[in-house]
Amino acid sequence: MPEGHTIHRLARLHRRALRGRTVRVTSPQGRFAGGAALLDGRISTGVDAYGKHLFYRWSDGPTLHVHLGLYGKFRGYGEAAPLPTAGTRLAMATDDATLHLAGPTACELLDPGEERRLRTRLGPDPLGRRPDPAAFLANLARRTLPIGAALLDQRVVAGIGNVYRSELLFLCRIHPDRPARSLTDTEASRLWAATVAQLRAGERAGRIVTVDPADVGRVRAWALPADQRVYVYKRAGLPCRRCGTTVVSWELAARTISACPTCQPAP
DNA sequence: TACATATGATCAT
DNA sequence: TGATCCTATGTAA
Repeated sequence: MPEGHTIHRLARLHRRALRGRTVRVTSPQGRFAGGAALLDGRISTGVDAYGKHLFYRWSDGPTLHVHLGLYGKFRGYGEAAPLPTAGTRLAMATDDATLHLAGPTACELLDPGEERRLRTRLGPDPLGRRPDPAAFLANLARRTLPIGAALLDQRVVAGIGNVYRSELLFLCRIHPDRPARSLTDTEASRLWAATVAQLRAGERAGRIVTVDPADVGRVRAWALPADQRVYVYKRAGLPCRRCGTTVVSWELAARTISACPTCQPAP
């Protein structure tokens, strides 16, 4: 479930598990054997996240960069120590915790220059240490592509994925097809504010929950089944939770986007 | 058992 | 725009 909220949550958990400890690093699958051997036995100095990227730092030696991509998954922390499977690209273990990584898009070592290049091509991170709404507004003002496509472009804003783009535009009553630069400053500012608020809530809950409890008649909305925790994502053909209009979906930026035709007036 | 699908991103064309 | 990387899960058969 890797949008930005998941990545920041993992950074927090992994920091707690690893920082200050000697870490045994292996690659049961073998594809990261060289990197694992280089890191094995070093002391973790911390873990941090930017957008959907994770950075693991060590008392000395290169930084480990992980990007989960569509399939990548971490297992182990806070659960029973997992058995290494054939697909485990990376295993990190202390005396108290074991983390297994499978299926990542990126699991590699970066020198400082490579990390700098990576970070400079990313837009502002709503969950970053110094959130930068002005940069977000400027990035939108410069683009003619639809806002629904712009939100998936990590150079515009780092950390939003396919679920949040549909949900954020619904919450802000903005039609996905509107050109990014057609948003007023007020709309763009509210979109940024909603992004920060929603990703923070998602990080805290450990899952994407965008519905207002009042709209679903349940105070603990996070406890609802997945398809009831959102307004429009994957709800095409079902009634809008706010107005009852049938939710529609279409392809935008090679992914499926959903929207309510009434709550989000077409341009 | 097989298949469709998935919260991502890059590269070639 | 389409192919590709790669793993897990839910549903159909």
